[in-house]
Amino acid sequence: MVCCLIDKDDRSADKSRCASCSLVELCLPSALAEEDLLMLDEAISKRKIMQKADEIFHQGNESRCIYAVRSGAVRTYTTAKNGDEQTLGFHLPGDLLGLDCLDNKIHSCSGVALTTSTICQIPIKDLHVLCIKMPGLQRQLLRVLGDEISKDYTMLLMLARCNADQKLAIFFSNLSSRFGQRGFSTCEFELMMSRSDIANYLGLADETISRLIARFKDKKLIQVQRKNIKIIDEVRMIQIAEGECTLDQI
Amino acid sequence: MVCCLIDKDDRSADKSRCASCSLVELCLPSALAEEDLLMLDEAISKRKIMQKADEIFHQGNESRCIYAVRSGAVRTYTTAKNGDEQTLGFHLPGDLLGLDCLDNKIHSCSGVALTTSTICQIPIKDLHVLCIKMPGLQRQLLRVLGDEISKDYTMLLMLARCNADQKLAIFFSNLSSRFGQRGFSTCEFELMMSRSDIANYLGLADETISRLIARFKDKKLIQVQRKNIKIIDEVRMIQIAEGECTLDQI
DNA sequence: CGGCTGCTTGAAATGAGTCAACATAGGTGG
DNA sequence: CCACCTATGTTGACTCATTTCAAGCAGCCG
Repeated sequence: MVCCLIDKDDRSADKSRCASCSLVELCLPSALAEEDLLMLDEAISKRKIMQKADEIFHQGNESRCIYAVRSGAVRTYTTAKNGDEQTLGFHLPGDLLGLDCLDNKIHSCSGVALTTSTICQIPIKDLHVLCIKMPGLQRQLLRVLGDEISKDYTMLLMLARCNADQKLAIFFSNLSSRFGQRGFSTCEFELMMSRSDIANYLGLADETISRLIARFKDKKLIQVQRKNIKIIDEVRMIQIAEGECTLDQI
Repeated sequence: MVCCLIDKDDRSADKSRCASCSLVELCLPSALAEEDLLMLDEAISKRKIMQKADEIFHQGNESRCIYAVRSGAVRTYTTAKNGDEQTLGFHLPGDLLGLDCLDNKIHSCSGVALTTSTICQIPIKDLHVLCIKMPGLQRQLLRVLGDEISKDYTMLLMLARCNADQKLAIFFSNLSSRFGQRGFSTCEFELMMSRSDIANYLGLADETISRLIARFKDKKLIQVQRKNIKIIDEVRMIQIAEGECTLDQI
């Protein structure tokens, strides 16, 4: 099945299609040969079940595949020379991973499973061959890469300009909307990562996350039961995220 | 001339080739038709001279072109809903801009000339057509996009994990090596941006940059004459950048 | 020459980090 | 099945890096 290669956060896509097939749809206008479609299908069908904490790909290793999350969740991170780690993202079903190394280079980040996950492996050389035959696939690839870059820009802005309150509110809002895009509840969900992962991702200390979550709870923005989060004041949450009001104003 | 489309920071490229033609070289193996080469040449030959503070492209506008800096320097930045701006990068001759929107979408950042600059405009639709004819070009494009993503990851790590000293040291080191790649001196150069631009880029306050530059001068890491910077202790600079020692240890 | 903009410097304020102690949950083994 | 052990998360007190506010300075342009 080709359905794991979707475009995440697809702003223009019909939401109801959910985690499926937009890549294939884009390819259709170019009148794919039957054999090509089979090839795409074949390329995407290689799956692997990973357990929690299993490494999917490793920074510095030669890259032969890109990956798509089919089920479960994945954390990606870069490691600096001095050993510092920075979490780059949390990836849900439908997300593509390892896009930084499409030209047979080297992974510039690592990916690790946060829970038991199914991962599709897509050999880069197959992808190159297919792109030549299928201009639609090539364009979709450029689009996904462009989206990744835009998302990184948003992250840079958040890390550089937002205070801790805003960062956590942005984090919850994003996660909520991404669950929504996948057909899950936007107001109640399970965090698949540790507090420590969140802290690292947002460029904050672990303790700060604990305190902030407590604060959000006090202010009745969320209910918390360990990893279970229930957003009870989405409007305020977004206001905080966008800096329109502060936590102590509430 | 095709020479403005190079790959910046090309780790594997022969440094002496400097700001030229690697894109074309990559295309050659695919036995380009004469007309295709002319088309590439044509696509890249549209130039525009921009004055200081002129806007090259604007966030939110529909994207029809990507851009290459031919001479001068460009600053790119994103603007948040609340008006906050985040500088994403400073671009030197040979750098490509606007890569986030290769699939005829919308610019997710803006670009503005820091000095009088020559900018090549490359229509995206021409690029798509060329990519289909020239697999080498397509791969080079993916490569450049991958490099951009990797670079963004490094920025995220820097913003989230480094203290102010490290950030400035990293900034100087990077700028220095990028000047070097273009055949200029690595140890003496003119800053093309204001202190305020640097501060914004590094996620710091303007005053912090002033103080840090003064501090770097005191510690005899650099000499400063307004915008002229002379790095006099490159070794220490890199040590600071990588967190191997701190400023007050010097 | 005056005024403007960009830069520098000092003093005080503060948001987030650090350190340390404690709590809880989940897993493990007796 | 319970008791312990380790992971992970929470809370408080204190520290400190960086920001903020405010004033002054220098180069530059008309």
